[in-house]
Amino acid sequence: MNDYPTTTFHKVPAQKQGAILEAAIAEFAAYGYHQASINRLVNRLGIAKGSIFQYFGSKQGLFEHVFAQTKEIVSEHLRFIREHTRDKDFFTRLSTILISGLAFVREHPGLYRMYMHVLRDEHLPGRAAYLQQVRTASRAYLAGLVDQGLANQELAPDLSREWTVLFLDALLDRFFQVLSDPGQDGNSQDIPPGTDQEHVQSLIHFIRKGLGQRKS
Amino acid sequence: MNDYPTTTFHKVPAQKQGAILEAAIAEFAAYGYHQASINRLVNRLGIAKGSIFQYFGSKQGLFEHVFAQTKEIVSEHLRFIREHTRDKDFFTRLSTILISGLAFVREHPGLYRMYMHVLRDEHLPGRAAYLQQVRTASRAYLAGLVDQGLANQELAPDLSREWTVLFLDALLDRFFQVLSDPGQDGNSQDIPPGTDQEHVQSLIHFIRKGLGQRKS
DNA sequence: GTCCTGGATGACCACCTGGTCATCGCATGA
DNA sequence: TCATGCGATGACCAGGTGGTCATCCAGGAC
Repeated sequence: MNDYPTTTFHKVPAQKQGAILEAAIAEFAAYGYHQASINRLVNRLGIAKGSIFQYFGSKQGLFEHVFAQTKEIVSEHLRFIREHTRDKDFFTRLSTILISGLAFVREHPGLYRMYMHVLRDEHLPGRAAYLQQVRTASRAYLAGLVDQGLANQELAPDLSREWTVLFLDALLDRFFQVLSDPGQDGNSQDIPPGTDQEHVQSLIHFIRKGLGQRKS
Repeated sequence: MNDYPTTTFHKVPAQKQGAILEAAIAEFAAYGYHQASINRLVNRLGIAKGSIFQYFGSKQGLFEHVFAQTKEIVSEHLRFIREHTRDKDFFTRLSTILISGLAFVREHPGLYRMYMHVLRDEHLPGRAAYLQQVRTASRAYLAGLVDQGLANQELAPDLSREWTVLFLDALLDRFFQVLSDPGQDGNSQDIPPGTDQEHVQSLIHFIRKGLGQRKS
């Protein structure tokens, strides 16, 4: 059933394969699934429209391939971070995640934006499957962190595990969003100046201590 | 220049005006601006396509009218909350905002979803203007809250005002999103059971105290 | 040199979109 | 009873979409 991409596609030069993948990511990232245009894509690439359908069968087939490819990249990055912070404490790990995550979304901005669209576009064909994969990769990741933090008594057990994960997810999500392309995005004017390190410290501090006044 | 809606529209029965507004909100809420279809809208309403253009000139004109109308409803709600909590402390006010905000998004789910689309769709024609209005209504609102909390020394001045507002905005945003239509949304499976009151308490507690272990 | 074949090609298709406008029904006023 | 004109109407338009497929061409086999 799922016989795409065809063998024909695997025979084209790796360079052209890469160019197609890259352009497709850019197209989906810029416009989301529905507004993305195959015509625009092939014009930018300078190849025939028929080729895309020869390779991937349909627009959705193209998207599936692009998604699967990028999932590998992201998974590898997450695995790398996990390996390199396994024995650190909760907030150190979180800090590392933030710093390297920031570098990652800046290095792969299109990829990041494409995932945002998957998360938000409720009319994406086959959305449930994609969503589950993204969730598995990101939220389960946070859940593992939180569990370890609770087990090591680095976190106060005031909150349920689920809320903790949800709040962290919300904060990291927005944090990356705001810092990934500071420019003409809607949320960008009001971030204070400072280095990434300082920004991360602000977020970590908030997560650790909250906003409340502490009696002194 | 901005002569829409036409006088013709103001002459149609209020009931029909209401039906059009309601259906348009539902359409934009369900599909976002670009995927929203005038054909679908007029079929659902049982009126002629020409009428919509007679009244509003264009799709964008229709959207502008819908947005302006709903802005009134939202502004009034915010004003109401502000009046009724003016002399309370920061966390009490925040709690009230959360409880009544929850009721509001459940009472006007379409309206809430439409605003989400405005916030996220970067290809929305005239987006900057809409964005500024939404921001003014929501983020400036939070900024006022935070300023008062800092002035009254209810909040620890560890963080910059900007980060505080941003973090709060991110948390409230996700909180409403997750609790507004618990069901088949992507983020819904993992909310713990409990009443709204309990959920609000969880969020307030997190915002006040953070996650860190407190020495005892 | 002559086949043969895999695959690149782009004209073409049905469908849908936002938008237009000639037509006509109806309510009003004389 | 007729004339007027407002506004509801939907057939129609140009343009864009995802998708198809007859055509053609380059390169290998003999």
